[in-house]
Amino acid sequence: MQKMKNSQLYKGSLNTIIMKLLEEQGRMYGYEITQKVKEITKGELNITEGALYPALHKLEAEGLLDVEVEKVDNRLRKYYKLTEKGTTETVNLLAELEEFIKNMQTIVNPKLSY
Amino acid sequence: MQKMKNSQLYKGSLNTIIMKLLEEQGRMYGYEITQKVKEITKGELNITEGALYPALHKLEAEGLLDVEVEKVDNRLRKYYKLTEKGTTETVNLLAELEEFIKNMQTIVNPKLSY
DNA sequence: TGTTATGCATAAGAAAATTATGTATATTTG
DNA sequence: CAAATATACATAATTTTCTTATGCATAACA
Repeated sequence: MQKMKNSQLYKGSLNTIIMKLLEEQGRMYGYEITQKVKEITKGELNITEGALYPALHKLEAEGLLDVEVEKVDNRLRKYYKLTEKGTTETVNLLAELEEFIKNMQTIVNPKLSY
Repeated sequence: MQKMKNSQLYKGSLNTIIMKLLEEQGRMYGYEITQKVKEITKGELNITEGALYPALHKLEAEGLLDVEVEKVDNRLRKYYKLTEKGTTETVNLLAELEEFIKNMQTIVNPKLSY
């Protein structure tokens, strides 16, 4: 996972991003995820394959994602979707993300209480 | 750096936290930083020494922090403060944090535009 | 007087990412 | 039409960052 301007902050957020997108989109394949993130962040966040594919494999191994392989235009696609367990875990991850953001905002802007 | 509930999201945010606190407080010593963060986040984020001290040493080596050693109550304290270069870098880090939060919120809540 | 708090430090290992490859097909462009 | 780019997956080597586990030392508390 990489950001052109090289912000380290995205470290640790990849799973959350993947799970949230799958929750929203139903199912996606790897390359599609990279493009979607690039689009959403207007090119600011580029997920690298070296980070993405191992992450997808791990989430699958943990039983959080299911895979369906399809051939489109004679090319392979591996569609991922949340399992039931994955859906539950996504709720947790999103709650943690909110807490994280709240805490960071409190640190950065101690005057306001978020 | 650790969060009790084990959120990975804090990975990569330690430097930003350190720099921001130093910008705000003028100067701080290591232990003080861990306590301050614990206080601000109401115990949710506990910075471990194993993460903090190497991070401080690295920031110092990069010329972003200056150190002053003092003895208080017969115990050593190493006070850190931002160098000029460190102050400039802090501006960048905080801008990156804002971008990061904005992007994450867009991913998580695509309906709203933050 | 033993435990907790204060205060620093580092080493071993794990986790997650970057960087660099590799394979293969489809599409675009000069 | 040939070369470059886009699509689509994968993994290995290395680096970065953090956790976990120690270690030393003094002060305060129970």
